[in-house]
Amino acid sequence: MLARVSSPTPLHRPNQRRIAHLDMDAFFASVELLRYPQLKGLPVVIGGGRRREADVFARLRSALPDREWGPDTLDRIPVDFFPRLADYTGRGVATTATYPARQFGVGSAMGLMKAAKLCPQAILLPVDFDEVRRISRLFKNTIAEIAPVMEDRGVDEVYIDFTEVPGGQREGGRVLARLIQKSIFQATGLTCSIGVAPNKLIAKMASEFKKPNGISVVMPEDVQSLIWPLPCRKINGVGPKADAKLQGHGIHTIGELAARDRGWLIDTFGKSYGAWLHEVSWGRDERPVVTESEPVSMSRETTFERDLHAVRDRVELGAIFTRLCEQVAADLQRKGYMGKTIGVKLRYENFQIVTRDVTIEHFTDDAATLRRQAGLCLKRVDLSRRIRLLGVRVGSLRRADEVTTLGAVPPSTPALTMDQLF
DNA sequence: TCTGGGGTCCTAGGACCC
DNA sequence: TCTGGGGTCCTAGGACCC
Repeated sequence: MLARVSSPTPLHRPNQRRIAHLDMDAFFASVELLRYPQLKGLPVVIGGGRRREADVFARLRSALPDREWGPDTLDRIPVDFFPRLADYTGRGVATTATYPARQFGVGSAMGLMKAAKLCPQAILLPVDFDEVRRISRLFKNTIAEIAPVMEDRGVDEVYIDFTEVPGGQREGGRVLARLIQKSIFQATGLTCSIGVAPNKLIAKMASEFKKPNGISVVMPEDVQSLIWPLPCRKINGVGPKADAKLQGHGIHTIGELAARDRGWLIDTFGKSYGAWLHEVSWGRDERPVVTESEPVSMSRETTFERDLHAVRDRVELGAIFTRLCEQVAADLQRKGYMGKTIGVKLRYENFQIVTRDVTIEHFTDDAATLRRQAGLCLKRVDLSRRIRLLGVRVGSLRRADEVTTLGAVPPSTPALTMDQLF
């Protein structure tokens, strides 16, 4: 005999969505401090571009006699041998500053000449990209072993979905965050800050609450008390322009933003951005943690040591242009992509940016083809003005193994000469 | 004291097709 | 003679992020 089925009683409550945002503390600088622990506690700034690498290396190399020099003796280089911000001349910006340097007001993206005014005695080191990438892989692998649903947001940042991870709900995620923080420290010797919240938006803000080496947990019921007092600029997606416009309307905090009528926001900021502002001000964000994504474009660009002129500096500019095309082609080939939209980017001395691009019939990853098409794009911009930056970009990417099944790349025609270009 | 390099996404107009 | 929409692709610029 069959019993009538009663309404099902769930054995488990569904897990609450718990999303973590993690970022490494002063990452580029911390990577250098692993090698040069004698700099701990001192103001250190990372930046200044690749051109300095050899110089800095030679200077540090001279600190120790040959027989004492080695990977294990770098911590014996006297602090006096390290280059100082005061000695820097050039157009670089700071990539990272250690916390002692931040005390002086030095921050990332700040021009180094300005930083030198604030803290001339700070030590200035170039970025070691290979080492940064190595440590980046190391900390991400460490996380992925514990919590596999992880989204890459750059060398020093990730989102992690705690929701279905065993133990991910305990103390709102704090227990798992502690485990990850400890594991990363064991694997790399570096600290990070973590925010755990109901979604990516809040998690990102929460990871900034306690820095360095902090953990912040925001529960759904705490969103308004913790988020509404913050300035709008703290929202990931509100930049300087939007913030200025908000301020112009007397909106300074996220709470003040939330108090505005949705329709008014849409009328003032546009259909898409206005509606989005309304949603985020109420702490709403349903974006998933995305574990895989395909690149949309690849590019290389360079700022010259001095502004160049298309006619007067034709040879130099041509060589740089060719090199950029070769670099993009090499990047495409190495990563296994081809593209069919090829473009150039120029920044004039007044900082105005112009771009030109063209879409060709076939996908390519060939340097000569890029050089030819980008060269045609260059002919469409004003080359009478002095140029500060030149860039080459390839978009509309497809994986190379998919392209080759669609059809072969046509044979390349001869490239234009420098004289034809400039 | 001017402000790097690598990206993503959005908007908006025009061409072109149905 | 005047007047359609929708959809997609292309191009240029701009905001924003790490």
